[in-house]
Amino acid sequence: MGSVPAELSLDLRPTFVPKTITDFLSTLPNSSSNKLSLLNDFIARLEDEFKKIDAFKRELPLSMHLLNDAISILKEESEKCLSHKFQPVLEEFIPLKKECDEEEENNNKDKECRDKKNWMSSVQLWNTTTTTTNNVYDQKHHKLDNKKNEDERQYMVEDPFQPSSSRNGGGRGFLPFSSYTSIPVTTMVLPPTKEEKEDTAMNKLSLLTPPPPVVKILREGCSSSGSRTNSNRALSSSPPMVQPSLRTGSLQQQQQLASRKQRRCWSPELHRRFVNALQKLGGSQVATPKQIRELMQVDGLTNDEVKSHLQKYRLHTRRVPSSNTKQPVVVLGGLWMSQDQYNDSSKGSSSVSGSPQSPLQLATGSRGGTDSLEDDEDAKSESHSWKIHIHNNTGKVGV
DNA sequence: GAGGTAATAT
DNA sequence: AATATTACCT
Repeated sequence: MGSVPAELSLDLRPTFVPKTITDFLSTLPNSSSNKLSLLNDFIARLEDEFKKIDAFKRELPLSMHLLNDAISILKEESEKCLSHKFQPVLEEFIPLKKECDEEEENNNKDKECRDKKNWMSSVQLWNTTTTTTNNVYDQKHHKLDNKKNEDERQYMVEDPFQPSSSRNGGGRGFLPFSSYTSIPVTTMVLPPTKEEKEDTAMNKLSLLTPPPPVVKILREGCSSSGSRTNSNRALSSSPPMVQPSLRTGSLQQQQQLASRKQRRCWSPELHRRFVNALQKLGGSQVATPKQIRELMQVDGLTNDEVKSHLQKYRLHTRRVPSSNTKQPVVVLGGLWMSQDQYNDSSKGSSSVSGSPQSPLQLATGSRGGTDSLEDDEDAKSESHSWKIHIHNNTGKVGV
């Protein structure tokens, strides 16, 4: 993966033809008929490509540009040929099998052409921003490797369940995925069975820690930024003059990028672990952030983050039981509902040692009505009540 | 340093 | 409005 050659720079003026295209043109035979068909073939391919990318023009503006430019250049050339031959433009789109046009292409096109068939994979393009991030991260955290990947896949799968959290931030739809890993989005469907049967197998959860500010154009999303505190602090000390030429980044963004930590996104899975740990430790009132964090075994998770989450958790659990006037729990919103799934689907077993609780009873629930809440027993109800309970007789949430 | 809580930012 | 981060205190 060489660095992008200057030829690929985005100067798209007609005077500036990407070298590869130039090459392509120069390698064309002089016999005009042959040349024309080659040209047209190429153009057809490019246009084909163009159509496909069009769906993603918002994400791939530059690719669109490049492609567009290439097309016009080639068309120009083609017309020249035509005028020489005095032929009607009939063969504009004759599809010819061509052996190795793409090879001469510039990298960008090359990639796109190759993906013609399963062009969806080009979707990964929008990952590129974070890919770098991941690479950097990879170097740093190579330890967990396989296990980690598993877990990260988990994240990808679970993220969709947490739409509300990213909603304000700027849920760009696919952005969240990109932040996790470069694994193709197609991995989305994965068998819950493994997780279901064994928690211990994949006990170590890891969070990506992408510190480099330059790459973080997409700052919101659910990018799990583990960021050990120090690494982040280190960041803050570094001057904010990162790539001044980055046009997208409003100065504000870059500033905050440098100064403020990325928001930890508590994915359902993460929260599940949290609650799990909480229960093992005897409830939210007695568990300490450090304990919880250690129990959670989530790589990159900081004490502060746990502390913060715990604070919120306590707040919620305090609020919920007291108000049984109305539907107390549901108010707390869609964010936590997904936990339900994890509790019952993934493992009723590991959650609470002895007492399997049916979500249903809690749903209608409402305990005694007093504000009293005990740690040990309540811990369980806490975990249930915190997230909302939709009155589904099936006990499952549809999402 | 760790925990708890309030203030603040997103 | 909710959630996460940071600050401040013990």
